Amino acid sequence: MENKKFYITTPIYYPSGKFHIGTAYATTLADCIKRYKALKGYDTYFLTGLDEHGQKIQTVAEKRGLAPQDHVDEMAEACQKLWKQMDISYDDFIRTTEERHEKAVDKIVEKFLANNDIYKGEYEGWYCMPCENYFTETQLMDGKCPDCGREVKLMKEESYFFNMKKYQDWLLQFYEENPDFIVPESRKNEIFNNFLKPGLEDLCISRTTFDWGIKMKNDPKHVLYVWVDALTNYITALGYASNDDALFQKYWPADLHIVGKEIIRFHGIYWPIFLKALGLEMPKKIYAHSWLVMKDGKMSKSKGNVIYPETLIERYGLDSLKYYLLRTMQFATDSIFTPEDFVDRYNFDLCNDLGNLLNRTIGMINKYFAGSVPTEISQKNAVDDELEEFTIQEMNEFEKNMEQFFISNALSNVWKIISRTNKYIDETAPWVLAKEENKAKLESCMFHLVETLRKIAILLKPFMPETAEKMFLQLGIKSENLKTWDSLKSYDNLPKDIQVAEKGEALFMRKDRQEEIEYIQDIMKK
RNA sequence: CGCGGAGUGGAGCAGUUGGCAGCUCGUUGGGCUCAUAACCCAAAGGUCGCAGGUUCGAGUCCUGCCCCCGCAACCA
Repeated sequence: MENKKFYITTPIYYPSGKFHIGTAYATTLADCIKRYKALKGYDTYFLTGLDEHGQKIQTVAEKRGLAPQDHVDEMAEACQKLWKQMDISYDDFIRTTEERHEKAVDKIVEKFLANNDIYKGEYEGWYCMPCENYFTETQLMDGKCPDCGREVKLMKEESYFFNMKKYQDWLLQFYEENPDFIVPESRKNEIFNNFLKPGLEDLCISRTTFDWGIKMKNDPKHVLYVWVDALTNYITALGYASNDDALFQKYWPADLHIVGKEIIRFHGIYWPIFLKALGLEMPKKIYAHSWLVMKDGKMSKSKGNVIYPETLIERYGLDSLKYYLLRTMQFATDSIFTPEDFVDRYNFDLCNDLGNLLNRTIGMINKYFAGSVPTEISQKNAVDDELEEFTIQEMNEFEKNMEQFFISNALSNVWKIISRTNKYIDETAPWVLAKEENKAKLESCMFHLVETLRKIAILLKPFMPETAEKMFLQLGIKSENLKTWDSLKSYDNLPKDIQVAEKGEALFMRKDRQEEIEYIQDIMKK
């Protein structure tokens, strides 16, 4: 039987500068959801990549004294290196400067032209000569260029437009029939009320003022401007409009587009309309994630409050960063990064709760059973039942939360199990059982600890793959069958010969709070 | 009257369909010793921004106001 498929994408990021922790979050989020679906047996496909064209790239490259292509090549390499360092399990990495993309975009534009979706018109806007950039009335700062503060001129230029109006009624209807197309709902309301309801304006899709982009074949002095080029990556990467569209046939429509809240408009309006114009199926869902911001607002170099993922990974390990991001970020609202919060999460959640639980368990099994996990339980007690029931209940909640992408809440379900297990150790007081030589109870206790930790490790796989593996290793769990989603259901499938690690190794080492806070504050300034 | 959010114990946040205000950290007191000075228990601490209203009952619904943030069409 064929497994159900799950196609998930991140935005293609704009490589005008180094990627900060926000970009890492979006990608980690997508990776986590992909791994969760894979754990549940889906046939997954995960796409990420770069949006490499446009005015700004051209400008940045010039400033660096590089050709645009050399600049983006460098950025693409750095980006892939970062995702590798972060163990991001993407299946494909699309770059909009790749031939496979450009060729497919040509075909797409041809179709738009043939279908009369595109027409030639005039774009009018406020133009800043030094910045070589257009701005809308509302973007101007005191009537001047928002970037450099100089005078702007009202200018017109020949442009191609996409006829959005034509599809407006269809899109309204689509939203009525698919109210959950965009989550969270607040983000849907934002674009629905502001753009769709008042009536769409046609979209300018080409420029003649710069040339770092895909040239329009029918009129080569025009290059495509942003959205037709960028949004279509989700299908061109699958081979749409190419000689081999097997992946497209298999995986389209996308099951989930992860996007930042700042680009939801483009994904919620233009993208469905492009697809409709091409006669293609709509994606199933778009999740507009919120932002990780700083105490004094958005991250920016001028404020000196930027965090780069590499610096945190080097000091705290990859999984600490992943855990922090996935735990802290809320479904629908922005979250604030503070060094205090990061260090506290690290010390309390990872070291004290999780790491220590594993460590004390391994220690006791070595001490009381020479490392061999008791699996033949002769006596099950009320406390054991309570732990089992609690774990099952939280696993159910976990699943509910994950299905709605309430990632942070799902993690909190796992931590409830961890806390409950720590409490269970106190309730059973194995050191007393050992003194009393109450072997039956002691066996049951050790078994339940290992079994619960095994389940915790499985649940953590999508969030912290490395840590989950370390846990399995220390617990002596080798068989892949004991690491599956299905194996969560049963409580009696541990084989007899399980031997835990002779010496438990700390998953996360506790660190000095003040020292670490200062360290992070320091790297923010750099 | 542009649109969408947020305002909950010292801090950061949960509170999906209205039903005795929760969580983590911090504080205070206690317990335990298997463990990474970790773990467990208990207590103190909130008129849920303000003012009205609906209801047997509202943090949760309605109205007005205050304050904060984001978006406002081609900027990823």
